[in-house]
Amino acid sequence: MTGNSETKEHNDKILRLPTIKRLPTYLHILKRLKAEGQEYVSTTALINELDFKPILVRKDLVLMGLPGKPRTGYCLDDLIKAIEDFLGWNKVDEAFLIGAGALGSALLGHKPFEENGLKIIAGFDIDPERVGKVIHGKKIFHLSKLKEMVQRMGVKVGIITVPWQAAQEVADILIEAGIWGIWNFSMVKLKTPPEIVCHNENLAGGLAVFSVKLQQKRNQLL
Amino acid sequence: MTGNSETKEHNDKILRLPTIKRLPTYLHILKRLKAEGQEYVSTTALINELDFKPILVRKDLVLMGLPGKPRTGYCLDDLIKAIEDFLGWNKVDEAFLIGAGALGSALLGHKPFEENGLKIIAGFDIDPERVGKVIHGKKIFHLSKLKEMVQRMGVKVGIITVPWQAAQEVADILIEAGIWGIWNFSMVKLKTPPEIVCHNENLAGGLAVFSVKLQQKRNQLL
DNA sequence: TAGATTGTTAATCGATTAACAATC
DNA sequence: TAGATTGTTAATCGATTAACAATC
Repeated sequence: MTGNSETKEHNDKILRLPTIKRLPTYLHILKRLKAEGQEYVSTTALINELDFKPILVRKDLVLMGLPGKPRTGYCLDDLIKAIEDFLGWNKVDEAFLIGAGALGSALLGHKPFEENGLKIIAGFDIDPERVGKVIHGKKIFHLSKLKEMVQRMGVKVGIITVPWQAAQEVADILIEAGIWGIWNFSMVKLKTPPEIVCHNENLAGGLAVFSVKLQQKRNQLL
Repeated sequence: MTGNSETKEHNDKILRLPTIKRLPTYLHILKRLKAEGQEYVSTTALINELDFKPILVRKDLVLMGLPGKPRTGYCLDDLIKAIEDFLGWNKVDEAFLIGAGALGSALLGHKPFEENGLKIIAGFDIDPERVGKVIHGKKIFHLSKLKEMVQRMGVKVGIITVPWQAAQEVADILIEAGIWGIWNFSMVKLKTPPEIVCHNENLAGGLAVFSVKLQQKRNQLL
């Protein structure tokens, strides 16, 4: 009971998406500093490794709700723990990944997921070339087994890396099977009931930004 | 001459990052509609496949600078071309990818890059297990050959997918060799001179957002 | 004409930045 | 004490949304 209300206090804070996206960057630096033997960290120390404005970082850290000491900064261990708790990276979610192509295979072997509480336990595909294989230590099953396995194993998270034509169909299977959350790497907007947590990853957005920057450079040189 | 000034007109428009990130999503739907045989498209038609607000989409499309006809919308072909020009996806940039691990291998085989003007022509690594291999049709060379090959082949783009400890070192080699742009998938901020186009991709940000959403769901159920 | 849609101008909202007080 | 840093409150900036005029 007490545990629950503590958790709630933590999560009642206003979560702003831009802040959440910056937290992993902070966390990475904090862990490096810890490995270097530091005990305390100030925003000024963090900023050395970043290109964010100092006040942005301070505001973000204040949201973590830790007491910082003027002149010394924050206790490094506490800050790391606070960020991990905030992100839920201390709790493990088991996940299935559907679509073992180039992108899917990479995610199957992507260590940061497992290190940060998202444990992919198997993959699914329909290509006979892929079904039965083991990729980065994870077995690939046929899609036809997905529903039954989700239900039997109580898996709550699905990662969709299939071609866009198949994405909605896969989502429907996952939802029918009782999944909680879907991380969608395909290019289509999925139709999902409101109680399902659905996060669309827009990989092409990054390419677009990089392309535009390159083009500006190209035009400068003309 | 005339060609250049045309290009400039195009690029003198204020490029806002949020808009740029949405363009690939529009483009994808537009191409689908074209494949279905449509000739014109209205924002209302686009919105059916999206969860953006109508006015957002209209504003974005207005930035493309095309004349839209009330009641019919935009000419589909013109709109597709305008967005591709805007993104520079009609011009091909050759790229080297450094770091042929799980993520790097996926990017070597990621079709949208090549389809959208970013042609990865080879990979580099230091792991003897990887050097000499061919991954998704692209040969992996030893890192020691990077500088010479960049110079000899005139490659202007580098994609960094090495572990964070090695990222700066790789960036330094690329810059020395005369690269224009770096797309950095590692977790560290690279120190680069201002004339180098450098885009940092924050993959962990997506995981963070998804994790927080999942945690909120978990807390709801408690 | 009526209605759907484009395109523009103004209002709101939210995120970042700045200024400053508090603290060790 | 002086100075570096935290933490808060106010100001600015930019993106989204709303309202409305123009057009076919």
